[in-house]
This record gives sequence, structure tokens and C-alpha cells, in this order.
Amino acid sequence: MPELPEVETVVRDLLRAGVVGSTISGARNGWPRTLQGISLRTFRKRVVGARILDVQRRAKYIVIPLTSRQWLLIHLRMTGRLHIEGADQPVSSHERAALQFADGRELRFVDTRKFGRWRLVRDIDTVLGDLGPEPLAPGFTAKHLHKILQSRRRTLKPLLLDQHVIAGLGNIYVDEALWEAGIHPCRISSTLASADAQRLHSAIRTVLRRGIRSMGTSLGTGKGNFYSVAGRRGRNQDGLRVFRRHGEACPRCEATLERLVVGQRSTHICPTCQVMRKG
DNA sequence: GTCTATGTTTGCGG
DNA sequence: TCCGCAAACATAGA
Repeated sequence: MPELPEVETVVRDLLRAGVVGSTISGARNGWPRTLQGISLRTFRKRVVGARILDVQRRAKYIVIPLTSRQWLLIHLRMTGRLHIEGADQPVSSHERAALQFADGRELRFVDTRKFGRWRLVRDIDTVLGDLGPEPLAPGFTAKHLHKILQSRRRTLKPLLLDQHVIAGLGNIYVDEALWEAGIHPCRISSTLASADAQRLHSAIRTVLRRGIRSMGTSLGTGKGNFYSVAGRRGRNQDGLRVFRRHGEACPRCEATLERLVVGQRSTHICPTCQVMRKG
């Protein structure tokens, strides 16, 4: 579901929809736990009258700075979706939270599985402070990645999924990146050579950029799939090389792709391109 | 109808 | 520190 490219797509769509500058006039909350650590009553008191200053992304968080020095942080988790709609449009039965704007539009959060969260904070670091580096940031170099990998002795895939280590990767893009780099997900991070780290670094950036360019990965058509603002589907599913393609031929060597479980996550590899060496 | 798996994150126990 | 497991939930598919 929403990993870095999907969240980036939502952020861009929100900016394109023109939410920046909107004044908040009210709020709804259909599922109390969605508004993490705050009652609707308090939430309303703090946001009504505030204006949206920007929409940004950090890791898989949507970061919305408001006037009055507050931040609204939205995490889509598995099934969260955001929509900008007129107040007169019918409300989904799965709507968990919404902001009403003075111009008659609303920012609506629809989340079937109810894992998504909205947080309203004055100090952004209480939520974002412990996240690892952004893999697409200019300062994130292959050398930097190699250092991270060397500093831990952990199975590679769970390490790459750990948001404290690198921020923004999820199951889909990790599998794609490891295939792209030709590295087995069960390798121990500290055993990767500098050349491995360089290939992995390049692969991570390649698959993330491709995901953003394709406006995200929307597998299937069910309620659990990724849709951006206005219900737009991504098309990165057509660009996936291995994820959920077990049984098909590897695009590089024609071997049959396999599915295995690593760190309790379904994992997709080419057994020929991604061999276990040391570790 | 039943059972299993699911893209995320957090927290617990070993 | 690290890992495995369960939970937070609803739905799709076998």
C-alpha cells in the first residue's frame, strides 16, 4: 500500500487540488482512534480558524503545517485515502476523519481498515524525530548507505523495512530494489561489500523514482488498494519486476521467480539473480 | 459459510 | 540489540 512513492503522489495531488491557504472551519471524526491522542472536541478547538500553510512528505507521513504553529501529521498505514470534496458530496461510510474548509470543500480521510492515524502536534520531532534518512535526499549517498548497513548485523530486508534506519520503503519497493540490485533479502547487512551497497543505493532510488513517476502502485481493484486524491489509480503495478510475480519468468534471466517469507513478510525474488553468498 | 493472507506500525517478551 | 509474534482492523480470495 502506501509507501514513499504513493504518499508522495498523494501530497502532490493535494497541492494540485489547491488546499494550501484553506482556512479550517470544522472537523469530523468517525473513528475515535484515528485522531491519535486527542479528542474531537480538543482537536476542533485547536484547528478551527487555522490555515493550511503547505503539504509536505516525510517518510510515509503527510506533513501539513498550520498557522498557530501546529502540524497535522497523517499516516495512511494500509488503506487510508484522502479526498478533497465539496461539503455537499455524500460521505463514505468508511470516513474516519475530515477537515471542513471555509470555502465549502472538505479534506476527507477514508480508511476501511482503520489503521491510519491523524496526529496534531506542536513539536514535529515527537513523531518524526526518530526516522531514518530520506532515500531520495541529495545527502543520502551510497557511502552513507554502506555505513548504515555495516553498523548493524541484521537480515537485510527487515533492516530496509525499518523506518528508523531508512524512511519510506515498504514491502513492494524493497523487493523491487533488491531484485534490481541482485541481492538476496536474507543477506546479513554487515556483509555487504561497498559495491553491493552502491548497487543497492542506486536500485532503491531507481525504483522509488519510477514509482513516483508512475504515481504509485495500485494492485487489484479492492478496497485495500492504493488510490490517490480523487480516486486516481497509479500505474506502477505495470512496472513491477518481481513483486507478486512468483511463477513468472525473471525479466532479466528468465528463471522462474519465487515467493518466500522473510521476517514474516512475503518476499519475491529471482533465485538466479539473487543468490545468498556470505552471511 | 470458513479459513487464510494482507501492502504498516507498535509494543511485548525472550 | 535483535527477533518473533500479536495486535490494531476489514476485506478478498481460496
